[in-house]
Amino acid sequence: MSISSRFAVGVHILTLIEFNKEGVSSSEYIAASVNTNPALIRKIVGMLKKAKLVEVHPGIAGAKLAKNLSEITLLDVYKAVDVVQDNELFNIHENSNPQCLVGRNIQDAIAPILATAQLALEKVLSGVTIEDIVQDIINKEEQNRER
Amino acid sequence: MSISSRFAVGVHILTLIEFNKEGVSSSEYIAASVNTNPALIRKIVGMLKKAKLVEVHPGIAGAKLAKNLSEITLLDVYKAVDVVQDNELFNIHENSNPQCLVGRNIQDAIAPILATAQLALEKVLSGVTIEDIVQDIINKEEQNRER
DNA sequence: TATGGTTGTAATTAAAATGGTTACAGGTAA
DNA sequence: TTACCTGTAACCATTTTAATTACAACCATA
Ligand code: FES
Ligand code: FES
Repeated sequence: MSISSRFAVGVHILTLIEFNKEGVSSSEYIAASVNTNPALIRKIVGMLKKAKLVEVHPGIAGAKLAKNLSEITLLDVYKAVDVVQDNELFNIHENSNPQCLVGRNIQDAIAPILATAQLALEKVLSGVTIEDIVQDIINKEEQNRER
Repeated sequence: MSISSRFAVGVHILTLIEFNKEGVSSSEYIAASVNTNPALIRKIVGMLKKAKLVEVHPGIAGAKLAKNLSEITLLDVYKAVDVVQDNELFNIHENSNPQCLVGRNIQDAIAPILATAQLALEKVLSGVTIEDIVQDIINKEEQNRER
């Protein structure tokens, strides 16, 4: 399996809010851009809000970034949108037979390794900020314009 | 989402074959141990076979390791059992709006980052072999016996 | 205060992935 | 021949996921 697209959409949303910082980023506006349903956007924005990455208020249109661009890492988003619950990226086979030497120990044997692997992944995400993404998009757009 | 339990079961199977190397590791035997269905085991063993990690032959009972214990890494298993197809651990939001500055660039902006993250995860897995797991289980079992 | 527009959220539906199961063809060995 | 095994395809049940609908709560303003 693969990691929920909520993560990509989350990054997406934050980046869009930045580019549209002079305007009003309502759920409808964002939805049109992301090409999906406003309610879905509100759901994800709600998660970002709970993680204190954006500010939104009931009844008032528009979401704003709650932190500086350079202070929001992809790991923040990753955790905010709950791609993995209970921090368990890997599924461990649950019902192994306790009668069996391997069965009763395999879980404890691989768990720390998987945790380490997961941590390595998260560390990479923590090294990239939304600012990097924004800058990257600006660069890409310029390159396209030159052609 | 989280990574298929096939990965854990794969490690499971290889480890069990090692511990049972004097005996015959038929799909039924393994299934009883892993606590699941023989057909499911055959399916996963088939994947391990395709990756040249085990040797099995139609009609002949039992699977054997095709390589030395220390030459089988968890990454080998990870790839063998196809936890991620097309090497895409992350889902990128597909339908973003090309009319939008962010939409038409976001994908290319985050893809390399995600690839890097994925690579970091895989690197950890490549540093652990089945031999490590086997040894770990022996140690754990001894510790339990001491109590 | 009435109105129009917005967020927040619960409930529902639809689609996809996963794990598990059954069934059987084809192979091996005694 | 017989008994047993692997390899697969087909199928089903369950769970997840995304998407959608619907509506209550809220705010700003005329
Ligand atoms: S229960 Fe997994 S090998 Fe015994
Ligand atoms: S922000 Fe994703 S399509 Fe514009």
